[in-house]
Amino acid sequence: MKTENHKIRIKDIAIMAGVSEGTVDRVLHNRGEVSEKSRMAVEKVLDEINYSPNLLARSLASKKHFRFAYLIPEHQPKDYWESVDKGFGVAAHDFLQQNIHLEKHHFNQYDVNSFINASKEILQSQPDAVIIAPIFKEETLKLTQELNQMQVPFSFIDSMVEEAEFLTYYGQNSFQSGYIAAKLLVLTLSEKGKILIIRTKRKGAVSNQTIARRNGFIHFLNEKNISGIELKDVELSDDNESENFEIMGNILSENPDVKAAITFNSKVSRLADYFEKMNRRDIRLIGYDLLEENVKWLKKDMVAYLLGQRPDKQAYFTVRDMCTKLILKQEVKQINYIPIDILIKENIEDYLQLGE
Amino acid sequence: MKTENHKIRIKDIAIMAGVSEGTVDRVLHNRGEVSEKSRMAVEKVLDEINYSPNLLARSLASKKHFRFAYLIPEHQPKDYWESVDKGFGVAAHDFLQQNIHLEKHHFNQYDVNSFINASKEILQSQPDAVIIAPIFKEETLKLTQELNQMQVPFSFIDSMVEEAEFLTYYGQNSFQSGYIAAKLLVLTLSEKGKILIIRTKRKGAVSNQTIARRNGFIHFLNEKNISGIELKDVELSDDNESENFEIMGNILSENPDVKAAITFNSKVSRLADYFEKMNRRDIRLIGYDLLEENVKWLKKDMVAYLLGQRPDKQAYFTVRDMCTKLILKQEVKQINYIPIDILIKENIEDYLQLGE
DNA sequence: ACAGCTTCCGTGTTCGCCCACGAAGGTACA
DNA sequence: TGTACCTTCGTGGGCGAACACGGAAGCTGT
Repeated sequence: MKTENHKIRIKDIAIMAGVSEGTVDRVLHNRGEVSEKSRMAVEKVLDEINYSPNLLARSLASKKHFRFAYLIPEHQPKDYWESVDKGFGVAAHDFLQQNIHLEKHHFNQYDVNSFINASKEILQSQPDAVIIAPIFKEETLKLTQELNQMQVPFSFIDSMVEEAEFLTYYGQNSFQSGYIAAKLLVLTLSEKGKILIIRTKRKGAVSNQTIARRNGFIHFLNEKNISGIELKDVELSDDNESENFEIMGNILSENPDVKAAITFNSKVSRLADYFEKMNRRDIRLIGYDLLEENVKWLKKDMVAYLLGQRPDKQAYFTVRDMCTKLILKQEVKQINYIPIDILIKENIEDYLQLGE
Repeated sequence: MKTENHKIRIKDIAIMAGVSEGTVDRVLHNRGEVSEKSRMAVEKVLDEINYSPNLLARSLASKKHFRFAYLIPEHQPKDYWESVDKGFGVAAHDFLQQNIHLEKHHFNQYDVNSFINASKEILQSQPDAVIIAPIFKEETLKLTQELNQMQVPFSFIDSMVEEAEFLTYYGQNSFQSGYIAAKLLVLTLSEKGKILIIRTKRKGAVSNQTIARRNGFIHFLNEKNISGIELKDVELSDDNESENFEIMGNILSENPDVKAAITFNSKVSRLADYFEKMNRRDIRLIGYDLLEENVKWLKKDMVAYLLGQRPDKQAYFTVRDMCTKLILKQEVKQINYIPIDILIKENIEDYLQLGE
């Protein structure tokens, strides 16, 4: 199919343009010291043929090292941010050969000051690019302004701050996933009844993601004008398990018509645990994020659906796009949503297997 | 975090072991001509450190060209096999720099002889590896026997022939996806009624995939002992649209309690078309494969669910694994199922966007 | 003792690209 | 005319790995 016998090298271009390899190189990277005449000659050849450099040779020869800093919340052993970090780990490994080094910075997501401190660290370390999980909006803006001044490009993951001129954003379409949750839940409820919406009291502010999910959920119900379904909010504490258990017990005895429950954070495993102990397998549960604990309950059929959005991919793709922009100088798509994966007991296994 | 200041090169190993680079190279590729003594010395160093070769340098230097042949059914513009072929296309592009060349061979899936001919072509071309869609079992076995004799490794995609010693298999878990289809359908049917199972008369044999899907579907219903749901088989012709339309019309008027319909091949768009014309949006439709036409109906809410298993990934991963086995000499997993993606109107968009 | 062989191993070249160095040629001014 | 300096551009030495080549030992037989 292909007519090219061999790939065109810099050397070939040099011969065609009647100059030396060095000159072609200078034109390609337009770093001057080339006369108008020979620049034209080289560019003419480049226009005619379709040169694409051998990336292997390039990054082998290039002494240039890129340092990308990334800033995410510090995480407990099995939570959401660990998956994100894992994605960075994979990217670090994959792009190591291309002279990319990732430097991790983290902060406490309940403490603005830790974010500010981490920002300072990053600015001091003078990275070539930065990837930010902008949990704190104002402080993120301060950071990005400094980065702009230093001409350091940056990307967002998880959520975005629209006012800043970011390179890319990868994240969840949280509203949409709430909408889907509602659809799945309503479609599969055979009888009318109550749906519990579980919230967790947290130390810090309520997360944007869970609010958006909740909005999407409510939006579906309003839009479709679903009748006969009543929502009931329940607030649990973050740590007091026995108290929570008691609260849930009371709720269920006061509301015998509870048919389902949803939690917009990633703690659905907790509900599954309570309901199993209470022997209430009839309550349909839907939750978010593929934490090990959640998957366990999905496999046990205590959780009907899990919605996931491969958080590791956010990280990986962001790093990848940073490379294509900085190294290949190609354009990348600015706003990207990771697809919402619908997981049930029957497809979770293969999903987890194919880790890539 | 990392202690290694610089990556270890062959040169470093040579110095540590007190031999020359050439000797290290010979040990690494164990192609002999090394004395026991210096082999031991090198291997001792290799044990202590953790050497991983610079893949860039390797494939840059390597003059070895690999030719992989792949054998799949010839395809019409928008059908299932086109996606598979696209996966090969992407792989061809990605691995070109590693001196991998993909050579396509195809056959008519309704004509055994074309398969036999293509097999001969492949054997003549003496490829370094072969990837086969084993539509015809017996003939595949003949081909693989020859390949075994020639010491040419091979992999299967789409389906597998267990008797052959294949390197990898990537495919769908068709039974499971039928099972899932049943679950989704039954869960979301509020009333009892009939489910139509649509089959298409084809020239050749019935495809293994559709049979397995059907079995999975039936299995769910039996296992869960679902009552009040009745199945009704319908057979349509492959090409006669007007006749099909008439048949469906009759079926629907004879069976007023039809609540849903499923087709185990990828032609659900046809049903959607009929039902829309008949103004029967109430019938819940579920189908397979993300063909453009199917996606269109999903977005229009005429199809409730599409089950997909990224066929392009089968191709891509197979090529990738072939490389890791042949070039990196690392082990690969033999049997791999692409996860079953559950697509609905609300998550299809992001899913298609993130093509990779 | 020497040709002829095998076994073992170091050296040098290559892949395509990057970049430092310095040479060649031109201009300006003492 | 010489020197100082600038622009322009060719050359060569890397990057890390693969592999061909041929040299140095060691062994055999005559």
